[in-house]
Amino acid sequence: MLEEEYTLDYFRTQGFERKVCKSCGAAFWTRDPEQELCGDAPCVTYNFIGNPVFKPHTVDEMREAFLSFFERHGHTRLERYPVAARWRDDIYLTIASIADFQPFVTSGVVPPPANPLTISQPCIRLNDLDSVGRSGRHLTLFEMMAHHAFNTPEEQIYWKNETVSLCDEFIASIGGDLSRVTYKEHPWYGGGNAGASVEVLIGGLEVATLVFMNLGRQKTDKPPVDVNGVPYYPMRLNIVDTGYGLERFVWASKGSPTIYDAVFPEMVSRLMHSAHLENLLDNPEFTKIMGLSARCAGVMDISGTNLYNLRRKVAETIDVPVDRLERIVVPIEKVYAIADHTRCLAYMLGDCIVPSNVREGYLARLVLRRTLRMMNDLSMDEDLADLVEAQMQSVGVANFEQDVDVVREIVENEKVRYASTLERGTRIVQKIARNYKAKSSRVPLEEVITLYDSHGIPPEMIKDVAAAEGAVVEIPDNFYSLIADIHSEAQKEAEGQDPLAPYRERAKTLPPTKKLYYELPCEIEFEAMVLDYFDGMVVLDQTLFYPEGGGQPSDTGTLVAADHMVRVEEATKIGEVILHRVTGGPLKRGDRVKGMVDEERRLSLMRHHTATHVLLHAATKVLGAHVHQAGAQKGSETSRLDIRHYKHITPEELKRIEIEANRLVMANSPVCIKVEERTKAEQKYGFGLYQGGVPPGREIRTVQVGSDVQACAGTHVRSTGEIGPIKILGIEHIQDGVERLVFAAGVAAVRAMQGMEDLLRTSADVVSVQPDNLPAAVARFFGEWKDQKKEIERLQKKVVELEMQNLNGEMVDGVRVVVRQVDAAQKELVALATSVADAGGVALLASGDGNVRVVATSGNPAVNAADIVREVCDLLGGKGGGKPTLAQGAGADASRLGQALELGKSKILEALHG
RNA sequence: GGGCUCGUAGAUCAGGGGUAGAUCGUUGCGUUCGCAACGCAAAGGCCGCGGGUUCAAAUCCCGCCGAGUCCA
Repeated sequence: MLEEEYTLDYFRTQGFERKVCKSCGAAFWTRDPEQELCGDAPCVTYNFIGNPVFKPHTVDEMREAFLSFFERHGHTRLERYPVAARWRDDIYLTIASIADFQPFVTSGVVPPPANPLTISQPCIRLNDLDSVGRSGRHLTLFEMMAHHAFNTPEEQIYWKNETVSLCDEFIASIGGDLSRVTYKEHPWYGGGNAGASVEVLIGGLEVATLVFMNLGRQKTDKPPVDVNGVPYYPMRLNIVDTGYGLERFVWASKGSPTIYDAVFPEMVSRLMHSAHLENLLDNPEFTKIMGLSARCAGVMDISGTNLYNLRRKVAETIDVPVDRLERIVVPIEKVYAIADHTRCLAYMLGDCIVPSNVREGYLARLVLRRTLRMMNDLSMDEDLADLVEAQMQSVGVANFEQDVDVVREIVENEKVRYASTLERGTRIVQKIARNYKAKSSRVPLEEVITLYDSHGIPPEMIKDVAAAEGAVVEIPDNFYSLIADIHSEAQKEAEGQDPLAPYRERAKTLPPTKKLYYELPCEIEFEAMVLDYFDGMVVLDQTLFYPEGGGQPSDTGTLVAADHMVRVEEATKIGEVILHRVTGGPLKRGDRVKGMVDEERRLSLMRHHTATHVLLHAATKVLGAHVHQAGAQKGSETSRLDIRHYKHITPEELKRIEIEANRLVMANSPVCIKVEERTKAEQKYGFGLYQGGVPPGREIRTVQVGSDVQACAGTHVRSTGEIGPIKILGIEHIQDGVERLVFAAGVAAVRAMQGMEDLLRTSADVVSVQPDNLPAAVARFFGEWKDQKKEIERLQKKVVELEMQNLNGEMVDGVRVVVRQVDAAQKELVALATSVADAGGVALLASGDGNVRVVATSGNPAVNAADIVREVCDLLGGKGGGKPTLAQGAGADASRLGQALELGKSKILEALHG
């Protein structure tokens, strides 16, 4: 990017000089004529540790200092957004303050909620999870303090000069020495956008980044700019995107060894005590080590093998052996990580994320389990729920949507769950370890991968448990990247095809279809003109047919032209154009048609759609604030609603939800539909709006049912009373943290109840009792059935005993040989024959009612029962086989039974004499 | 959304085409003043459900249901 992008009037008039770093070659601006290095790692090490560069501030003080500073300078203060990015469908967690305004504000579709604005946005980034606690500076959750300005050609707020000037002034306002501040040039690109940017450095620490986002990959009529060999085009919107790391400011204001000491002083000391490390806090050697470690970590990336290098470097500097250093440092690093993770969890759970094995829920579980592991490593006598609650209290419970009690319950649940996973894991590992030990080979990597991938057992634990069993496990250093490789290979397929692709071009040329289904939701007939017809697709100037969307299926019906009628199978939306897929002949452009929507179906869909909103609201009321829609599919007979919840819904809860939903129906509240400006609606109703996904556009359609408001494009009844009864038909557990309610509304609900009644009645008829007595009767029958089964078994045993006495057979060379027809079940034949073989004899038994069943046993090594059975069955036109001691088979030809037994007998004798 | 693993006695699991097993727990008996421990014995199984292959399926194949887990 060009130098002139950074040559600001502000820099020139304020006595800055542009320099090039002697070490890395990067360009930077400074007021210090002596400065030769860019001020950033790795060229400069942290020099604020033990030597603060700002007046001391706590987290709350620093945040307030920032926000009120920018308020005083004409910015509107905004409340933070949730850490779960529910207004985005491309990311799970809020990763930057600008993420709050993507994609619609930054693309210019929607005006910003205020301009300019200031906010302190909690952000979660899990990319450097391994470094948290170790590097002294990494956090999973940090607050990005920011001021944003959105400039358009019509409205210029401010741009680079003012931004840098504000930054200077803010730093001065908290006691920073401006002569020590460096602005390092740093072209920025990411997420399809790019622009000039400066990193703000002080004391060797990067505390803020000021980005001037004015380029995009989207082609515009202006000439492109080359960024790293990729063309970017100037955008209409020029965005000031700043990010000030709240925690880093606090750290630099305190000069503590690590960021954790500065941000979580109480939590760190609490954890140190419970890990029995409290004596370290007053130990000067320890403080020196940690400060040094953070300083060294500041100049290097410590992921992977670099960690060892860091340890070596620190150990050398203070002159202690590496292993002694590790013994001191590793537990502290875990304490720091726990301090960080618990705050991250407080925000995740407090903002209503439900732990799960998918999506953001998985990320919450990941952090939670990591924390539990580290607590366990330190043998801490603290409860995770207490720690998370303490973090929520310290942030302020009013800042969270979720109840503290629910958060505690979720944490407890997860604890129990993880404990049982580990317990199960231990058993599996023990078993495998014993197997391989018995074979005196080491446990192969393949097994370790399965254990981790399929059972969630961490490799460290596999090693420990196996070692306790005396087995050796080989785990390579790059274990996790190996796993990643396996997964990336499986990833390749997918990429669903767009079935509408062939129609997109043509649809683009057509005018928007007028959506009568919104204007006249209760009409079923309309007149329209055919604008286009191709490949069985009709486009009209206006339509009542609702196109599939938002989980509501398309309407069906008919179109009547002057001379013929076609059937509308499906309507779909491409942009603002609605396509009707028809069968029954072509229509001509310009035809006037009369359309009729299938009324029953449409009405039922409308009832089910409004019922979905009602049910969601009822579920939230019964189960808690975290209940969000995870998906929904409406149908005309049954519909389903998937909700996020952290445990199974009990039958009692289900009944309460059902009753609550029907109460809302009976209240007969009007359903209010409005089109509102997105930003205003978000501010007014919160992000709970986006239950069914995030619709695009400047304006959104809001549907209010009682006190529940959602962004929704579907068709609804006019008031809840029109829904009729709502009946929950069943509950399914889709995945961890997601429960599916299957339900029916209106006539369909009545039909469903009638269906259940039929089921009950016909079942009761089968056992000839009143439906009331059905449970007792079934229990009795099942009990009796089991008793009788046992009785039969006992009697069969008796029969065998009796038959046994008739099985004398004949003695051949001291071996008893029994060849006989015994008409009994297979099982008895086996029992009888076995009794002969157990005494060293040979038996061949066959039963001849209908299909012939053959059993042979041999207690004599000379006779192979399987061979006998095979030959006998062959003669009978069947097959058979088994073990040398016991074989079974069958044949269809009962008339040859006698002959077959003769053959068998001669074979046995042959074998015995052989 | 994709991948993988697992469903057998109340619990934990073995068996992996040919008679359903072990350990713990339960019950009874013995030993004991009584308990624990021990000894002996017994009860307890739609081998998750439904199809298919086979002379024969707990076992192999397909589908479903349920549990767990890794990744995006």
